[in-house]
Amino acid sequence: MPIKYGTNSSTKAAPAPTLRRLPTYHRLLQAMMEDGRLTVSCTVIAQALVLDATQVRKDLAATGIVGKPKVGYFVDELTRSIESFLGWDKLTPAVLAGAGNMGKALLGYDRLAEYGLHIVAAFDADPARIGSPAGKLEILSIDDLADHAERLHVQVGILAVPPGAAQTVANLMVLAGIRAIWNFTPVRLDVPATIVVENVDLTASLAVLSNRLANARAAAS
Amino acid sequence: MPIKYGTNSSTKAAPAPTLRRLPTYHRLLQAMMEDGRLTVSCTVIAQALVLDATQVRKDLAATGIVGKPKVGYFVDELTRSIESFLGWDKLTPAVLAGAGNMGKALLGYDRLAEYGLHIVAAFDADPARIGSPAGKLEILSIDDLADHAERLHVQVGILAVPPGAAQTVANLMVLAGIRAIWNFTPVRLDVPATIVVENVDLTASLAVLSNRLANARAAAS
DNA sequence: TAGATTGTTAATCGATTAACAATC
DNA sequence: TAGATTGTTAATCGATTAACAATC
Repeated sequence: MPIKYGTNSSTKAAPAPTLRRLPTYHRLLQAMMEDGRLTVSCTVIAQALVLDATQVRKDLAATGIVGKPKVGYFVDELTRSIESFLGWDKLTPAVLAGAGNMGKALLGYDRLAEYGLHIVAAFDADPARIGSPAGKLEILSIDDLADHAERLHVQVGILAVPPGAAQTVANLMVLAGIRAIWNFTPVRLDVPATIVVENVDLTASLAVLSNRLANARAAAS
Repeated sequence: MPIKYGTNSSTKAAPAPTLRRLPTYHRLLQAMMEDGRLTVSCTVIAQALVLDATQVRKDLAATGIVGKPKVGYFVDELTRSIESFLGWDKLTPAVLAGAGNMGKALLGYDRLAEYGLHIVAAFDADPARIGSPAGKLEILSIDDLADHAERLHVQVGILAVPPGAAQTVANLMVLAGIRAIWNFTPVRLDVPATIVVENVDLTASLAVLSNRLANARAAAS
């Protein structure tokens, strides 16, 4: 049998639905680890999360892990496999633009580091905010974003500015060498195809909620 | 030709991807309205948002609107159609559980009312927070949530508590007659099938971002 | 009228789910 | 060994995209 070299690291594109489920598995595995559980099968995971066992198996396989027939996976090994696949085992520096409500919420969310993200600087355009503290950082002028991001080789930008400023600040980030934008504005950003954009669109989420609720009401009446 | 009675209101289930795109159309239409534009075609919308024209047409049709061949849609009519379909034209009261970083961000986000949501009360378990102001509201004890929600016939609950408390507070909401939960925790809630749950999972979003960035880096090197 | 655009049916694509051989 | 579980290939399902007749 020829030796197969596994691609364990995060070098393979996985479908977005799979990627979005991985943190849920990770959370379950952590709870199991605390319970002292050593191994786990896809069937058990699927039952706990109300998912299809085959889907779980394919999701886990995407991280590069190989299971043992009749046994399943070792909980600790699987946990590490997910963490390494998602890059949660090493800190990625990020800059935050927009220190409003959402920006401050992200700055105060210490657990972000558990997910591999470390906000190293925060910027805002409002003179009233510049210079004031936010979390452990001092808010800097948005004019200094490019300089800082470039100098520190930051590759991730968090966009939490008002919608009207979203595209302008995104352009700024791209110019500064940012490679990925975590976009908390509802604006569809127009950036080069090489830039990764992940949208956290509350209006989109709310649209789904509203429609589903209206439907449930209609079905009940 | 038989008369067809349109189902304009939000009584029909639409696919989630369609629902998630509707706010983007709405935003574009608002900008067009400000520019004084009267009509618009799917082709124009599709080009502006880098989408497929047929997809736009189907999305818009889901809201119940009927267009005119050669003309397209009237911008104001289309705007109203989306708003009515998403329920953005009438205020839905909601209660917020958890007045931490994320909870406070939502409380301070006045524009939520533009999307039909109105937070009428905020609750927390931390005695240090109870009684203090948050936005225009005073934070109440989580023990009073069920009472308030039930008395005011609130149907939407916003869950922004720590992960450890998520399931407990969700149970509380269900007992109080809440029909839909906007879940900002990464916890997969176990609730009756009749309850609508919409997850805003930052860890899921971050997982996609991390993987896509790692891939882009691998492709570039 | 001519032709742009809608509404709808058919084809494609990708993700989920089912089936099953390999394995410990 | 017997049987639970993995890994993988095939079938299904739903959303996207293409094709095209109807219409103003």
